[in-house]
This record gives sequence, structure tokens and C-alpha cells, in this order.
Amino acid sequence: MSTTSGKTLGGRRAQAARNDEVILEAARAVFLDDPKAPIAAVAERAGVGISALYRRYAGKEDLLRQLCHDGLRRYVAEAETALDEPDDWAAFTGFLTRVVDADVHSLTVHLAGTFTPTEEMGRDAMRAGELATALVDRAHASGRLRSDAVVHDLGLLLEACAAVRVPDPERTRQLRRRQLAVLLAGLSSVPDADPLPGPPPAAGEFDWRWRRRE
Amino acid sequence: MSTTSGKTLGGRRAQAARNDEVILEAARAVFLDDPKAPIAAVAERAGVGISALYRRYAGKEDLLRQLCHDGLRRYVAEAETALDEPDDWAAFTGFLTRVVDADVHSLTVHLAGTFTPTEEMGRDAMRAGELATALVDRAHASGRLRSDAVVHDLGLLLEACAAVRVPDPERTRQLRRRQLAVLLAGLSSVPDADPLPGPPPAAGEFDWRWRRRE
DNA sequence: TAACAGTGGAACGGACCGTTCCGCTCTGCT
DNA sequence: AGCAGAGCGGAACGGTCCGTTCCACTGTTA
Repeated sequence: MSTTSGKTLGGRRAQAARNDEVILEAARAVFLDDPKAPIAAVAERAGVGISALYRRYAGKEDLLRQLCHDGLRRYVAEAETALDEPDDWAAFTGFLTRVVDADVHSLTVHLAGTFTPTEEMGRDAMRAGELATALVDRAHASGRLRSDAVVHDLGLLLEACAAVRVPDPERTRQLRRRQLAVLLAGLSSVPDADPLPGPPPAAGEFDWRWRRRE
Repeated sequence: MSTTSGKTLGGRRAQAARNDEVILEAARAVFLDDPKAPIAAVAERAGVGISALYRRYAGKEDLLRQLCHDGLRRYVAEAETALDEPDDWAAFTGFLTRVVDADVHSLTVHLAGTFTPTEEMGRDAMRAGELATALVDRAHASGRLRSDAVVHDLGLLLEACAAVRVPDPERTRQLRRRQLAVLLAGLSSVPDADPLPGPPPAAGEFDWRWRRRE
């Protein structure tokens, strides 16, 4: 294990460092599958004891917050990546595909309300909104996005994809891609299409989850 | 039973008969909002005591089963109504609109697994599948449904609509209609469309919920 | 070898929830 | 008129589940 001098830590320290990662990964997997899973399930999945968890996080809420914030950052990162794509429509669809694949929506929206958010999360959320708007604007500019689609239709779309869930994760990904394809086809501009009904989704309408409950 | 002359019964009996309905309505509202709400929440919402519930149902499972079965019957009824509609495409979209509006999906799929189903439910579920297939076949025949859409894409579609949920029920209905409109547009046949990706959803893939858990 | 970071997991205390039970009210029948 | 009991409200009970704490133990580091 420990190769003597210098850099690579061996033994206990190395194990601990590795556990950092293992635990986060387990937490992601477990809470993605069930947002109100017990903390013991995370420990079990990670193959560690409960103490290993509480050594790193002040409590369940702390862990959830971190997880959610990670998801938010991922969202922002994917959006920034997408904005580098020269093709407007490809940027839009590529972004959505990656966000859906990574199940970012479950990490963020579905975990909200289980903890009190930090200010930084508020800032990141705002930034996420701006980037999404930019992507939608570009999609509109490309002429491929139907003109009556608005930014907050993305909320509906992501919710729809996240709702698809079967026991096998890989199959879930496939079905979500299919769902996404249908939705993107539905959001594509076609001649003589009926306009989308109802007042379009608005700014604060999906934030209600962020208000604590249960 | 009915003792006095043919008039509307008053007093206790009438109250009891009214409670039958009030309780069912409350149960529907509560469990639609949260499939694992406590039974006391139903009683509270109905404005009755817990005893009034247990007088009518053997237990929570019994109530849930009944509720789910009602939803299933509603699904079948709407499908049969739809099949009377002469226009193939209108039958298809009308059916989906009514099923989405009534939130039948939450009553059936989302309540599954919380009780052991009866044989009759199994038969009704099978009939529901046949009727849905008939509707999809007719939609295909109309030429308006893209040819690579299959019956079980309805499962994805209904899941997507049921996933839309905001505090205000009326607003929820509006947003679901919008979601449905996007999905129907996406399922409409257009020239030169990319085919839908992945193996299409298959028969048993959404039934996993029906296997008990939690 | 002494001290201790890191850990596993039992144990604790509280929340929640389905179900039961008891006492009350008011009805419908005799 | 009077009584048996249907119908009911809600407290109480027993059980489950879960977050957190606590302690004994182990390998490492100094």
C-alpha cells in the first residue's frame, strides 16, 4: 500500500481520501433513486459505516445541500460548454441531452426543500437561469425553435424526462432520450402548427419546491 | 334497510351516505397530491373522524385499492368514449386530454405497489391495454401519428404530464395541457423527421411499479 | 509505545402512522 | 316514550423508521 516517502499517501489516510469520493458517489446514486432515502442507505451503498459519513458532513441536510449544489454547478457548466458550440440549435439540444443524461434535474429540483439553501446557491441558480435564457434565445435565433416556446418550458421538459424511471439505469437513459426526442420534435417550429395553449410557464412557478415542506 | 316511505332519508343515515362520497373525494384529492399521505390526512380533509374511514374500509390498503380501481375504470371508460368518436385523430387526442385532465395516471400507476391488486383489476388493466392499442392503431391509420410511435409511448407521455405539478390545481391543469400539446406535436408525423431513438418502450417495462415495495 | 485520526455499528430518542378502542350522540324501531 | 345500536370523534397504543450520538477498536504516525 504505502509506498514510503512523499506524495501518495498509504494506509488510513489514503483510505479516507478515497472514501470522500466513494461516499459522494454513493450519496448521488442513492438520493437520485429516492430523495428521501435514509442516510444509512448511503453508508451501506458506499460500503462504509455511518461514522464515515458524519465525519465529513454535519448531518443529512449538509450532505443533501452539497449534492444539490454540485448538481447546480454541473448544470451551469454544461450550459457554458453548450454556449461554446457554434451551431445554435445543436448547442440547445446538446445541452439538454447532457443535462438529461446526467439526471441533473433530479439532483437539483427534486432535492430542493430538504435543506435550507446557501446564498451562493442562490447566485448559482440565478446564473443558471441566465445561461438557459441565452441558450433559448439562440435556439430561437436559429429558427428551429417554435416561436411560442419560452425559457421556462425547459422546466416542463426536464421534469418530463426526469419522470421517466425504470429499474435499470441504462434503460432509463434510453427511454429518457426517446422522451427528449419527442419533446424536442414538439418544440421544433413547423408551419401551420397550433399555438401552445395556456399562459406559458412563468418565472417563479417551479420554485415552490424550494420552500421547505415535509 | 330503507324503512320510511320513499322520501330522501334524513338525519344520521343521510349524513352517512353523504360521507361515503365526501370521504372518497377527500381520499382522491389527498392521495393524488401525495401517494403516501397518512390516512389521518384524508379524514381531516373530509372533515370527519378516523372512525368514519375505518367503518367503510378495512384499512388503508383497502382504500387505496378502491381508489386505484376507480381510476382504472375511469381510464377504460374514457377510452370507450373516445372510440365512439368518428375522427381517428380527435379520438386519440381527446382521450389523452381527458385522461390527463382527470389525473388518472396518478390514481393508477402512482398508487400501484401500495396494495395487492385483485384479479378484477388485472382484467381491467388488460382491457385498458387493448383499448389503448385500438386508439393508437386508429391514430396510425389517420396518418397523423408518426409511424415509429408505439402504444407504450403513451406511458411515457402520461408520466410526463403527471409529473407537472404546481400548488394550484387549476394552473397544474393548464401546464399539463401545454405539456400534452408539445408531446402531441412531437408525436405528429412530419416529413423528414429523425426517427425516435432507442428501443421503443415495451410491454412490461412500466409494470415494475406494480410489484410491491415500501 | 503513546496518542490519535478514522472507523464500524450498536443504541437512543423522537417522529410518524396505521389501527384499535372507548364513550358519546342521535336515530329509528318497538 | 324509551331503548338498542349505528355512526362517529379522537385519544391512545404499538410498531416502524430514521437521524444522530456514542463507544470501542484499529492501524498509523510521531
